[in-house]
Amino acid sequence: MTRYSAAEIESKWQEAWDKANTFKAERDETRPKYYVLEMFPYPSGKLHMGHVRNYTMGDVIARYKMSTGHNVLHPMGFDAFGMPAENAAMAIGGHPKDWTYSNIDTMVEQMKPLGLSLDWSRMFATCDVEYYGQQQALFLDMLDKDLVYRKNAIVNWDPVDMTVLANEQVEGGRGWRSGALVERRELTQWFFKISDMSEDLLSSLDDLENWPAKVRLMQENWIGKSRGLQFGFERVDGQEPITVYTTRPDTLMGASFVGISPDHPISKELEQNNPELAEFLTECRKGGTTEEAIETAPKLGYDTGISVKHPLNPDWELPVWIANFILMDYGTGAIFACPAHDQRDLDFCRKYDLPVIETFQSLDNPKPVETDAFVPAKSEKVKWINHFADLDEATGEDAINITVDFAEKAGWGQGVTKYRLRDWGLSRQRYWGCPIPVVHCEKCGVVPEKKENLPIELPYDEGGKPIDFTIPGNPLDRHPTWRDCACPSCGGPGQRETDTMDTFVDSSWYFARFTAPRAETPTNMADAEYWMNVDQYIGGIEHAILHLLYSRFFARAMNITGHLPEKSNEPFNALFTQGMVTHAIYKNAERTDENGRAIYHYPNEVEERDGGTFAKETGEKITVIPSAKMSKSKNNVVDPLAIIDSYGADTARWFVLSDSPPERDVEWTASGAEASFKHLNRVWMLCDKIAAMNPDAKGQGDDDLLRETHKAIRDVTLGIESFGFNAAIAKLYGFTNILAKSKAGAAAQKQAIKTLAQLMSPMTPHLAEDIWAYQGGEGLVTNAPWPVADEAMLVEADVTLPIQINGKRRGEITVPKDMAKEEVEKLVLAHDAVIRTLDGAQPKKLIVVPGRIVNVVV
RNA sequence: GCGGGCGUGAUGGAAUGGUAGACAUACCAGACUUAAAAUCUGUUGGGCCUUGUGCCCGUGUGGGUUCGAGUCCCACCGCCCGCACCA
Repeated sequence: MTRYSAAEIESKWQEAWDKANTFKAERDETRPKYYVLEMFPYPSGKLHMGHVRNYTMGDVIARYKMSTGHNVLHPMGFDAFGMPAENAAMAIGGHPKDWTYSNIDTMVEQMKPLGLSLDWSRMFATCDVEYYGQQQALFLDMLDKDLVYRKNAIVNWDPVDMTVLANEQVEGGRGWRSGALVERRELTQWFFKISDMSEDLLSSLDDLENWPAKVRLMQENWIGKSRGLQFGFERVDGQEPITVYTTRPDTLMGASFVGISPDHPISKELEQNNPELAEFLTECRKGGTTEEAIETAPKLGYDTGISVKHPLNPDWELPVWIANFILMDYGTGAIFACPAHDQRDLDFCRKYDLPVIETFQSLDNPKPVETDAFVPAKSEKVKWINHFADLDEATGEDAINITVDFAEKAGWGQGVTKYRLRDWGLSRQRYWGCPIPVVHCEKCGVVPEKKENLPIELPYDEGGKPIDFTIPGNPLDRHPTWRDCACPSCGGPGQRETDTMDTFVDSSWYFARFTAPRAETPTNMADAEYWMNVDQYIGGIEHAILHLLYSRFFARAMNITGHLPEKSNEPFNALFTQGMVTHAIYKNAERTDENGRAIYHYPNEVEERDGGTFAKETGEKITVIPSAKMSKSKNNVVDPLAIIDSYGADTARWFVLSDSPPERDVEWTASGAEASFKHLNRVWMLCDKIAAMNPDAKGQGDDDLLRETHKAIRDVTLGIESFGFNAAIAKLYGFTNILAKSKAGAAAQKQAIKTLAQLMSPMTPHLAEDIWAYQGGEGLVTNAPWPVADEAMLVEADVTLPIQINGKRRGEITVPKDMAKEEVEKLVLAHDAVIRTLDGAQPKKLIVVPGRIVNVVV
């Protein structure tokens, strides 16, 4: 054996796995299946360390499950539609399709050296016509089952990407991708009826025990269920009542005015003959939706002159105001304001000189409301001043329920449940996406395409000429021939829908497609029945809402349309959200560039000396910002390929798993990577040393080594099963150190290093294969059954018990493991430290926890 | 504002209510070497002196439960994340 050469052994074993078809997944009803999936990447063209960490974690699980007798499905693909390809076409010319496929090729080439246990035969990209054609079929089936519909709606318009965005894709009033301020536009769009499933999507979260509580909570908040009272305010002029929704019906006696949204039908009607109002409404609608804009935006109001009657007292008239803070798309777009117990309403009433009526006060500290509204905590008891229904002692939830019941019995209102979740608008005015398979016909209206006409393929060019992506807008809209087609219903002239689907549609069912990636239908039920659900899904927390909520909706929709079994309504049995790979940023502390911007140095341009960090060339002082997200503009990106070149994939894999718990960020450090490499070298040398031992040589401590081996098996197994990869690796370090120092005989050491290779194989599979083969292991270590810790082996004959005096460690005794409690007590009382402390007295109490600890209370 | 999470050495981090700081980094010292690198060995929470198998303190702060608390409970401080004119 020579020096550890990662490059040599890694390609050697990758070829061996390929040749043996080790990772090809085939349906096999005789074995338990295990489906492990990492969120598939967007083909940006470059693999980054985050990918490496994500896929390595999945690989550890996949390889571990393989050795525990599971039939493992571990596929990989690409989420390949989307704006960056079109932006590249705009910026550097060329075609989004060419750009995308060339990136995919590059990334596959970059992924292969990692030695992942992927079934590459199942690979697909969502921009493959075979994939999006099936997506179109799925869309038609969903249309058939009323899960998709078209409506005119006020939508979020991204003026930079020139497309519509779903609510979920607007972050702080800006487009999630472009960062542009989103505008409001009224357009006819396609929508998925996700809001119909609000209750199921919410209540089913309770069963997702193996999802992070945080993600479940985020989804719960996003779906936003609230129970309240809906009722009408009679208009004094006798016109249609104004319906309002409130979650605080118990404050109805504190009503000050009725407020309606600027987009409310009444506002729109009044606007027609009132130029002053029209101007006010324009002002309201213009208002930015950024966080700052919202926080600083003044409360604007306009008195409509309409009066309504209080439902509990027809003589009590309230004015109707239009207020800029009332949203049309929540509740009914109309509210009653209770300024005494809502800060926003109070601000408004103070500004427009409207009355403030208290319904209750604090029990502990009763005082009239002045500039701060009194909003008690849910459980806080209050003193009622002004109320209806039987509220004497009631507070919070109880008060709400009592008043809802009261209104229902009296017949003027109903308790209703509302959800914040809106339907998912899927139309995008972009080229590089899945065409929506419908035709607009003058005679027949909107007609679904016939399934036999699928796939509706994206045109590559414009009648033989390249598409010009530099012209703003959607090239499909101006395409000379693609747009025109025959109506699938009457055969007359029609026009294709030129909108394409949101790329989140593509990623909402790819996990199902992986179970039968070449099927002639979206899925194949037999394969779906066998492989679904995903047993372990791994990805970033950034998808906690969008992707995961959409996928849960799609799984349900695919069950309704007969493409997935009902058990897959929740498609991901377990979810793990991994942290990022970060890296320090080296910022020049002495100067900026000519534009006043900070200068960031590459890691190799700085050095540490004299307790500080300095630029190598100029000696300038450097500010080190630890653990920051890797970013090209900050010059702190570590290229996985460079690491693989200098250390090998096993080192990169080992490093990204060590040190930090998987759910937390891990900081990439040169010293850490170096240390990982050194350790793998050490293991390699150890293997060499053990192989060179005289096979007949007897040693000392064979039993101890065997016991340590079984402890390592137990701890590493537990670590892998509980996503404690960092802990598992720490145990492997410990076990390696023990083995290196062991004086045991050749046979015992050989057995120990073979087990070490097995335990390391999920993390560093290439090195493990090489050691396994070198020590004469049978076949591939990848296929070898996982070692099992023998409980009997773990028990030592003697145990060392710490002796505590009043809870503080004061000494220890070593006793046979099954010594009787009374015997232990005698020995403890005879211990020097105990005798010294007791000084002849009797202890108050003597606690012996067998095998663990002894505590003497004096 | 609402909801959630986290505070442990110089650093990343270990600890089913039972010996706090595993494992690793960094630092320091030693061995090998002409020297350096590599490798190996050892030390490293703070303090005290009487240098011991010693004592005291120590997991953000203050209290509580317990024979025993980093871990459980209460309050506070600090940091991080998600949502947010949602009635």
